[in-house]
Amino acid sequence: MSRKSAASALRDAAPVFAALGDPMRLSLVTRLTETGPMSITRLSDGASVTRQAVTKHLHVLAGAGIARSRRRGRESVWEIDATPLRAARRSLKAISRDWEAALDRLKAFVEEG
Amino acid sequence: MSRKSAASALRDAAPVFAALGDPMRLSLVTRLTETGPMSITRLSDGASVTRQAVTKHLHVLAGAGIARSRRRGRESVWEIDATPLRAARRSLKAISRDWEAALDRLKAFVEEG
DNA sequence: CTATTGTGCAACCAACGGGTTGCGACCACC
DNA sequence: GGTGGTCGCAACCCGTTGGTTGCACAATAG
Repeated sequence: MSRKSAASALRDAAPVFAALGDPMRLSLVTRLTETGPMSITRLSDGASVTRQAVTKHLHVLAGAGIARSRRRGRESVWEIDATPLRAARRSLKAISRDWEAALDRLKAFVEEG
Repeated sequence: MSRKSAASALRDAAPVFAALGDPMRLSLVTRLTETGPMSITRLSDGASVTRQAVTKHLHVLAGAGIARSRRRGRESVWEIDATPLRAARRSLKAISRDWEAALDRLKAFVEEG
């Protein structure tokens, strides 16, 4: 199944939005996107919280499919998977489109009065 | 100030993502976008939770700038403001773009080895 | 082999979030 | 003016979450 209904796509988007909703996670995502794959301690160096907190956030991102890790030696390198982000972006686009359509219908209804 | 830095735009996007992160709120947004402005009780009729819960969710959406209410008689009518959604969509686009760029840099680095 | 570095796991804590109930106020309609 | 519908506010409950600390364990460095 390569195509989904708009409703199910939106249901899938909710966890992605929830994952991006935390400022710390959002900053992790931006650092990973701008600088590329990084280890946990490297990511925690700049952060204001513990390494463990960063680890938890990374797992939340992984749960939403936004990030994944791969073990290299003794460190685990994390990188971004942009696929769910693109899907979320499509959902936002669909919402905006529907809203414009609803506005048009409303306008027509008022004018025909 | 019509233009913002990418960083500050992303900071502003976090509350929007957080607001969209809840399935119930996301369904409220879709119902409002598809059907147009609606009162609270009308919105709660389809929902599986109390009117108060719906009210709370609506206020969360309002806090993120996604929804706003206007009093008409004894009922308060809620509608969507798509502006923050478009901003959030631009943020996602920027993230995807940066990630592609990082991938390109990484590829070049590996190949030049 | 030993020391150090990078992680993972578990327990624990405070705060927040989503939900409910109860009640009082307001507006409309007859 | 009473009655029913619509809402807001406040209190309360409890599960989740973001964060910390402590410790054990694997992998590199010396």
